[in-house]
Amino acid sequence: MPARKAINLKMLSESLGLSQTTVSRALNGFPEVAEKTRARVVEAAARLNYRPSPSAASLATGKSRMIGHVVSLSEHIMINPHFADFIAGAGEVYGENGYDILLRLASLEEQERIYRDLVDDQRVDGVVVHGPLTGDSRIAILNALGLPFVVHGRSDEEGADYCWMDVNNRRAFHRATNFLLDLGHQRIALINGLETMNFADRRRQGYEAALKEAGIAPDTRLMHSSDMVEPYGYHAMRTLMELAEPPTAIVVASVLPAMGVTRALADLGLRAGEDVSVIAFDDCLSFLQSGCRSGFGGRVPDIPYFTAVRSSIREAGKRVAQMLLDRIDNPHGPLQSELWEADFVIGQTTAPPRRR
Amino acid sequence: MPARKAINLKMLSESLGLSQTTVSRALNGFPEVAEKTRARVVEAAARLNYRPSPSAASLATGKSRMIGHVVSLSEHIMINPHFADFIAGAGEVYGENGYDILLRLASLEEQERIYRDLVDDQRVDGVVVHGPLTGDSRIAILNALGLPFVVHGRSDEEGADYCWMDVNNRRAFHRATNFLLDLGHQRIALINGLETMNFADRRRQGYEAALKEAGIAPDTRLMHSSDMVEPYGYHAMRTLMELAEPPTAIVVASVLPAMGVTRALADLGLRAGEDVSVIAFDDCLSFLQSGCRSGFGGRVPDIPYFTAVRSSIREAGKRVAQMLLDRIDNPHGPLQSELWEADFVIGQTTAPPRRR
DNA sequence: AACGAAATTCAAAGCGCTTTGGATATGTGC
DNA sequence: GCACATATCCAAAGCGCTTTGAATTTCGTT
Repeated sequence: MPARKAINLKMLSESLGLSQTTVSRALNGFPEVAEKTRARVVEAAARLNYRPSPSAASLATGKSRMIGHVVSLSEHIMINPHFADFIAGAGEVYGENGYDILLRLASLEEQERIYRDLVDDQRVDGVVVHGPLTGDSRIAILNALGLPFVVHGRSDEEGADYCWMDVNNRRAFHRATNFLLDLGHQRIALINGLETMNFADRRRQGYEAALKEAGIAPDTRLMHSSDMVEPYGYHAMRTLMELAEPPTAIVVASVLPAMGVTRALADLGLRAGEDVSVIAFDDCLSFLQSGCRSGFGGRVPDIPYFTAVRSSIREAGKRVAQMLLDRIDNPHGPLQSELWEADFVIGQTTAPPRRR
Repeated sequence: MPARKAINLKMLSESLGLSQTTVSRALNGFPEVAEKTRARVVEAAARLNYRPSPSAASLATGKSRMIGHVVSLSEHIMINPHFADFIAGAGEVYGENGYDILLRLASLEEQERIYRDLVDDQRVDGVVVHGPLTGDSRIAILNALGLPFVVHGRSDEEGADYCWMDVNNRRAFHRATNFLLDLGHQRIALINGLETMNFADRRRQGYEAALKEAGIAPDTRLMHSSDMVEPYGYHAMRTLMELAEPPTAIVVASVLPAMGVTRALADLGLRAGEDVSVIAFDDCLSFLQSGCRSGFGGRVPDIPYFTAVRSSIREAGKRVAQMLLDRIDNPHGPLQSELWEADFVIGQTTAPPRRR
């Protein structure tokens, strides 16, 4: 076991017969230190298990090597599994680069103050914005504060003055809807996320556009919008099936409500993919493993259950993290943005409409 | 809008005509400062929006006002929704007490080194241990390091030398199994979590004890153990139903695999609560809202879907956080521990066995 | 051999807070 | 009115790092 008691710069430099300046520069890769001495310093630092104190470094430089994730914790939306998977991806990248996550829970209203405090306190070197609304006020605030940030998703239509990474939600839902139309469905319902969220808004646009292109007028009775939890899917589906003319196909914003949909159908003695077609947006949530290898004894289901538009939120977390670190390294570079296309995978929950 | 540019102790004390010492003490509630001056100081601090620099304070005191959560990120177990809900509860308590969460992802093998580094770096004032194994090595390490910590769950049988908060998993599964026995079931399967995890081990003990008390020998063909994800429940259930004598009832370690169970049954044209009884352990995961009010238009389902043993993991997060903060305030006080009993709720998935 | 440039190294001044050991003002008992 | 205790307040020394400005070496040139 290496030496236990913590060692500091002073001790290390004394043991080397060098000044603190030189040792500090040697470790931080400054050019003005001879390679020979640098090697000596690095070796000694490793041998003595020297670790610079983060708070001292932070005090001296103003950098904290922390990334802030402030997630809203309102009555409805708890910290949710989508977020958990996102952070799993992001955390991986942070770890590889010596950054840590500072996690703070707060209602949306508090977030403005929190961002201010985070920069005043120099607690974080950057933040990622989760769940952007259409016209989200956080973006202007962060720009005004000059804190590096990346938005997971988008807030505005055009001329964005911020970094973002998003999935092409509009096209994904357009495509899903088209697929159902091609199968012959005419009454297609939408069980969407909360449409104050920008991503849900775009999804709806894609859905409506596809319908209109097929000459079908969107019917508000077929459209629901709420937090993407399982019981929402259940109740929305029950409601839809009570209509005089129930839908023959449904597009659902997440596998979570999609499971509720399945359960509702089962309660009615119906089956997804036989009586009603279902397409879900699949974020590749790890605990559902819908897209990935199943952990169960090597038995890999080749055909996924849900027909889905799919994009891994975990991969998105990785990419957003990388973009943020890039921006922190180069805060005045051009604003990056990235738009990913979702995959389309055919599962067991879609079929032509039942003949009546 | 209050003054923008950050203000520091020196400026604040000068503007008050007091020394930094006095101002610092006034703000930190030391007794040797006159009430009158304290009031002045507090007022000025608020007015000028003074916020002490965390890194400076941390450097001076060695305290960081951060709580470490290091969660394992192995191939199998991703950061999971159980963790997300736990952290939602804990984060609430931290926030109320001016603490922040430091989140770090790491494999179990790395965790020993990480704990060392965290104390060497003085990055956190305490940590919570997630997912304790039976005989978990992390506990001895943390004790040796002298870092305050609380275990969510337990690691050992008796004579624990650490703080913990756990649910009575053994009794919960004993009770669930008994309930099924009382309904007349004889072949009862167990779809358990990973039994290297201590909680899963205890659950199995409860299950087996109940069977034995009823004079039934546990049958390993009826017992599965793996990560608690949806497809696991699905495949385990399919496997069980292929047995010559399939079970008539199942106890499942989480609602996630329980949903997989339901889906498997549906595939077989069977229904939970009619053809096969299912009891799940319900952690009150927020995105399932199985126990809570449904957010869907006020339509509150009074009868939950799954019959379940239930204990809110979010509440557990709150409690563990509070226990940890208490311990940080009083590191040498007696070791606290707490054992919660799970609720038992009857839903729609249990019934007497089908007569054949 | 001497000189200016380039390459290294260093002493010391912060960064913004807490805390020790005094100093000063206030109050007490006789 | 004086010695002493008590209540307030303060100057200065860290905490461990980075960074400025200067000092010292080293080296190629003429």
